[in-house]
Amino acid sequence: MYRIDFNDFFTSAFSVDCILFGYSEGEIKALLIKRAVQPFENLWAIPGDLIYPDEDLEQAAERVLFELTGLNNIAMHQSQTFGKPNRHPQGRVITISYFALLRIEDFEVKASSWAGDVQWVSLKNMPDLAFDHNHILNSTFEMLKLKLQNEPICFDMLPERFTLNEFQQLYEFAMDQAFDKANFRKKIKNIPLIAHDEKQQNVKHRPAKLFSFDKDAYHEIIRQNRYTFKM
Amino acid sequence: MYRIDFNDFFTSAFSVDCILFGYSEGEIKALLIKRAVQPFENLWAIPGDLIYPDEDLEQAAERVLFELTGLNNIAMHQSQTFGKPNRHPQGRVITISYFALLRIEDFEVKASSWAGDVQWVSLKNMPDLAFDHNHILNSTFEMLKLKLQNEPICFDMLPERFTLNEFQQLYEFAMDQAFDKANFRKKIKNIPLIAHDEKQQNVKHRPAKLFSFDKDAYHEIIRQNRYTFKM
DNA sequence: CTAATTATTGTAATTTGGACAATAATTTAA
DNA sequence: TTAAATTATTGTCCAAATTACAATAATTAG
Repeated sequence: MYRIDFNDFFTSAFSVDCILFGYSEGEIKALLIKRAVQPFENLWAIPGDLIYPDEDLEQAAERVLFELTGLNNIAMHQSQTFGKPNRHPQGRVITISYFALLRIEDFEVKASSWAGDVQWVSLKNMPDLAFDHNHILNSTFEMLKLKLQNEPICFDMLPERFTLNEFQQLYEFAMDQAFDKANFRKKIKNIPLIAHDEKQQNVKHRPAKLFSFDKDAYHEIIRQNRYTFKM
Repeated sequence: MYRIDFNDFFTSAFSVDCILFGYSEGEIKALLIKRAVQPFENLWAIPGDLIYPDEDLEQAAERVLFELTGLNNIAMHQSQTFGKPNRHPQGRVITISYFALLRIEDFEVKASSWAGDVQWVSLKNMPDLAFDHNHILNSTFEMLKLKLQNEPICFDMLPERFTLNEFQQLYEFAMDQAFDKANFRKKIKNIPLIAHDEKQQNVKHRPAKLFSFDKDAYHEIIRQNRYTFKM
């Protein structure tokens, strides 16, 4: 067994990778940047960068995301940490991945710093990414799918007002499985929704009613420990 | 915003913390070591240490666990990463926590390297630990509880042969909630168990039948995608 | 042999889940 | 103006799961 000096341990770096999930046109998408720097120049990648030596992880995630995409003040949740010794060609870099869900249409993204481009890319149509980013993205999407089955977080991706079909289609995309409409509606009857008078516009058939998620009622249910939803 | 040289990023270290969960005397316990070194000398801690600069994370977790406790070849699963800038008094150390479940009675633990003592400590009776280890342990236990509700991993903690009551009591401890005996048995009827002729010994009442988990049948169910168990 | 104790199984009412049918509201084309 | 087309919404029936609780079984201690 080899021994190294205590200080030799302090020769590594950390990065954060920030996975933003959104939903539009019936597909769950991730926000990617095009790298304008080496290594992996011109390849698409999850927005991420090195963490400053005195910076908190969550803060780093928010800062890096802002610098690369202009997205501000997005609270992110940790997913997993990836640390194969050679995953970064320029040294030992362990990366901690974070993710958040947001409404694509509510934010404007803008490539800056060393990001040459930013784009929402469907998970069904993912190119080869820089580093081990395909692995990180897939692994984080698996985690998201699990969460979607136990928590009503899909509303962070859906528009503020949505039809029950849009809601259902999001789950069908995520779980890669079709649901019966009537039964889906029974299954979600414990999720507090507000039914609006407003209806879907510009469709060539009976328009669906619009709903929104009742955050207040939901938090009250949580507070009372009465939450039971399972997809 | 400040700028630092690229090389200044490579001044951090990372560690693994290895959380071993086991079950005995009706309680879920974690394996702790008593630190025989500074910092936090003489405090109890999760077994953990710095990762070599060229070492894989999983490998490091197994190595560190072996060096401190003598436990060999324990496959561990990643839980979370903790990186508050001042969590370690001697420099920037981000720690990646791993966990595994095992049968306490099947392994002999032995303090070595800089561990002065090793002991199984009930989660109901946890002292103040070194570093942010109370936080890490609680957070990982929350993750374990979630997993227990979706996967039959409790059998990694139960003795090879167990009574249905022992099985139920493990869940009652984890979820801090009592279950009806008859209904618990209905709930687990999808988990493949082998019923043995053997019975509980040395009890002052009707002895319970012993069961064991049918791993082969379980893997066949998984293979066929027919797994449905939810606690 | 009987009481005490816990294990195991059963029952009945209720709730949930899944397949499918019926009805409602809107647009489009004739 | 009206019928056809399309999708939204609600209802029904039956099977399966859940719940609370009761009944029966096997063992030990006296």
